Amino acid sequence: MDKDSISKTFESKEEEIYSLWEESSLFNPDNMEKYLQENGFNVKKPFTITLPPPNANGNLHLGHMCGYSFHDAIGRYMRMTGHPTLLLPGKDHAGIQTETSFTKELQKQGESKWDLGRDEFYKRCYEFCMTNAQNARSQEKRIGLSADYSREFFTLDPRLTKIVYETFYKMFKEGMVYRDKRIVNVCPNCKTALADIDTEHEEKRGIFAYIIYPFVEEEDKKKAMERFGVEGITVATTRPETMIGDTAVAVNPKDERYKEFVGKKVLLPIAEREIPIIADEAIDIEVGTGALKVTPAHSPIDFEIGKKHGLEVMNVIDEEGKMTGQIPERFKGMGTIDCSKALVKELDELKLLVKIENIKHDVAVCERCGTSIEPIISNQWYLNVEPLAKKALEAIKKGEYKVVPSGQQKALEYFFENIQPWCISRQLWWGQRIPVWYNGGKKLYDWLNENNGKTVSDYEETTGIKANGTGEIFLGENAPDDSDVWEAETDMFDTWFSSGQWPYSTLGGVDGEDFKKYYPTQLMVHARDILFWWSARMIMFGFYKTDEVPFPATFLTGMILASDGSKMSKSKGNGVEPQEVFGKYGADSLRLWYYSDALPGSNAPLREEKIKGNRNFVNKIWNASRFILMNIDESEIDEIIGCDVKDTERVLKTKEHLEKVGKYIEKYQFNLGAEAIREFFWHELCDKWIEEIKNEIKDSPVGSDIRKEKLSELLYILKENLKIMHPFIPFVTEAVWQELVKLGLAKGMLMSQQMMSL
RNA sequence: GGACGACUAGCUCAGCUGGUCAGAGCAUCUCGUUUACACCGAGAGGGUCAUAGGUUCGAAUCCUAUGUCGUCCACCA
Repeated sequence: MDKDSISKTFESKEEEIYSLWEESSLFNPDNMEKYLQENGFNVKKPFTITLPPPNANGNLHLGHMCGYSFHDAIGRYMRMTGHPTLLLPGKDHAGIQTETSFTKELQKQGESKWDLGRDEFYKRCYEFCMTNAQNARSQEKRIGLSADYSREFFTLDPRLTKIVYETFYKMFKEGMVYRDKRIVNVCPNCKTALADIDTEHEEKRGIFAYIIYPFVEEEDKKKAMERFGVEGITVATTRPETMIGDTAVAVNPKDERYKEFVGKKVLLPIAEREIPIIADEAIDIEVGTGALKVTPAHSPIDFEIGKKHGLEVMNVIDEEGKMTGQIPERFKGMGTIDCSKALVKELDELKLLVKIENIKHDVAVCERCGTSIEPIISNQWYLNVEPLAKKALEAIKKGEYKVVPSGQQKALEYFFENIQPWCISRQLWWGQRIPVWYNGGKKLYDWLNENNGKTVSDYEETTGIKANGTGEIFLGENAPDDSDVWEAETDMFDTWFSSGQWPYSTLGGVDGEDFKKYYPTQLMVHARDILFWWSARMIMFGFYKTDEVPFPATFLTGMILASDGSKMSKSKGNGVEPQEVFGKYGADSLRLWYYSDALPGSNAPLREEKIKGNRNFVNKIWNASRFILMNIDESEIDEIIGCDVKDTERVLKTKEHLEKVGKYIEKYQFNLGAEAIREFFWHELCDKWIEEIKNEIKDSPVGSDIRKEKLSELLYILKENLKIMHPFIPFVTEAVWQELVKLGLAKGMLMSQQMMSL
C-alpha cells in the first residue's frame, strides 16, 4: 500500500472500527479468556462492571454517553492487562417515568391508556421501549462502549423477573416484606404511591390561615375570651382543606397559654364535630399560634401524633387529590385548592377566620412530574430495610465499600443511618406485578391485617360485606388454582426493587454460571443523583442475597452543563445533541474532554473550544504515527520488527509512563491519566524524541544499522503509547494500529493487545 | 433547619499525608513556511491560591470563624 496516501487529518472511521471489535467477539469475557490462553498470556481475575441501564423510554443524552466512557476506559485497560472483562449492558423499564412519558405519547396520538386497558397498554409500552432501547444501544456503541451485548438484559426480561420474585418470596417468608397501613406520599397526577425518596422539596408560595375553633363549654368560651379575645382556640394552617378531617388540636404541654385547656373540647367549624385538645411534646410553641390542628390522615406529623394518642383517622382526600369521605356534600369531589378557597370563604362569613398570611414554604412534589404530593393513608407493601442498612454501614466502616468522591459517602452514611421502611408498591400498569394473590380479595386481607386477631366473620359483621374467601394470601406468579376467589394484586414493584438487584440478577442470580465467575463486580459508575436510589439499594440487596457488597466502590460522574454553566434542559433549548458533537469532532475528542473536565463531584460546562483542543490532539497522534510510518522504508520492515529494542533512556521513560498511567486508571483518576498521555505523547514523543531521532538518522542510508536501531526504538515507543492511550481514545489508536497492521508492522487488534510491563 | 462540598491565572480545573506548588488545558499576545501535523512549532503575559485570625522555622495545603456559590437531607403545622 502507498503510505504517503494516508490522509493528513484523522478521518474517523468509527463505525468500521467498532465493527472490527464486534466481529472479534472479544467483548465477551469468555472469549477473551480463551484468547489469552491461546496466546500464552497469564489469565488474571475477571473484571466485571454491570452498566447502569438507561431508561428505555427515550434517547440517551450526552451525560449518559459520556458516563460510559469511564466504564469503557477502565474496562479496556483491564482487558489489556490480562483480565477477562465483562461490561454488562442493559435497559431499564423505569416504571413511573416510562408510564408517564408513554401516556403522554398516547395523548399526542389522541389515545388514552384507559381506552387501551391494562393488557394492551402493557403490550404497546413494551414495543415503545424496545424501539427506544435499540436507539440507545446504537448510541452506546457510538461512544465506543466495549460492552458484551450478547449478555444484554431488559429489566422486564422473564429471567430477571424470576430472580426478583424469588427475592420477594424469601423476604415475605422472613417477615421483611409486609403490608402496612401508613401515611404515604401519593402523586395525584401519576396516581400512585411514592417512597419518600421519590419526592423532592420545592419552595412554593402558599397561605397560612389562622382559624378559630370555638370551645364547646360556655365556661371555656368565657376563659378564652378573657385570654385570647375570642371564644375559641386559634390554629394556623397552610392547608385549610384538611380541617374537615381534623380529629384533635394539639398544644405543647409546657405552653402556659393553653395548659388549662388540655382535655377540653372544641367544635370543629363547618364539620360540626367535637374534637379534643391534647398535649404533645412535638408541638413547637413558636410556630403559628402554638396550637396545631391534627389531621392524622393527611399529614405525616399528625399521623404520628394521632397514633400516639389513639386518634381517629379520617380520610378526606382521595388518591386523585379530590375531597372525599364523611364531609359535607358540597365539598365532595372538589379539588383541594378549590376546597381550601371555599372553606376559607365560609369561615370568614362565620367570623372564624382571623387572618391569612402569604408565606413561602417547602412543599413535597413528585420527583418525576413535579406535582404536589398528597399525604394519604393507605395500605401498601413495605420492605424493612433497616437490618440491611446496618450491614451497609458496617461495610463502609470496614472499608469494604467507598464512594468517590468521599464527600458523598457521608451523605450515604446519613441515608443508611436514618433509613425508613421502603414502600415498594406502585399503582402503575407498567412494570413487574407484585406476585401475590388474595383469597377473597385484597380488602379482606388488609382488614384482617389491620385488625389483628379478628376473623372473617368479624369482618362481615363490621363492614356488612359478605367475604368471598378466607383472607389468605398466596405468593406466586399464577393463582394456585382456577377458583375465582383468588384476586390478583394489581400493584407493580417500585422500579428500584428490580434494578436494585441488577448486579446479581444479570449474572443469572445467585445460582447462575456467570455469578460464580463474575460476582462480586469491581466497580459501579453512575451519576450522583441516583446514589440513594440505586447504589444504596444494590448494596442492601447484595447483602441480603449474597452476604457481601456487590462492588467495592461507586464512582460518581460529573455533570455536564450547558456552555454558560446552567443545566441543560429541553425547555431552555440549551441542550447539545450528541450526534452533533460526534459528527464534528468524533467520539475520542468528546471522551478526552469528559475525562479531563467532568471529575466526580464537579460540573463540566460543555465548551466547543475544549473539545476542539482534544480533536487537535487526536489529529496529532494520527500525524505523528503517519510520520513514523513514512520514515520506515518497505525494505526495512522485516528487520525492524525482528530487531531487539534496547532499554534506552527513551524506552525506560516510556515504560515508566505506562506504569504511571496504569496507576491513575486503577485509582479512577481519569483526569490525571488523560493529562499524562497527552503530555507524554505530544510534548515528549513528538516535540522532543521524534525531532531527536530525525537528527540521529539524518544522513544514514536506507537499510543502515543506525536506522534500524532508531526506527525500531521509535516504533516500539509508538506502539506502547498507543496501548496506554487506547483505553481513553480507542478509535484513533485502533485506526493507527490497523495502519501498522497493513504494513506488516503489527498484528491483530490493539484492543486485545497486552501491556506486558503492567 | 441540618449535612456535605467548592472558592487557585479571563474560563474549566490539577495541586494526595504542610518545605522546587504557584501548575495544565482552553483563551490572549509575539515570533516562525525546518523530512508529519497550521487541527503545527518556539516563546510571553497573567494569580498577595475567597476574607480574617491561629498553629508552625515554614501553609493554597492543618485549625477556627466569616462570606459567596452549589448539592443533598428534613414532618416545622
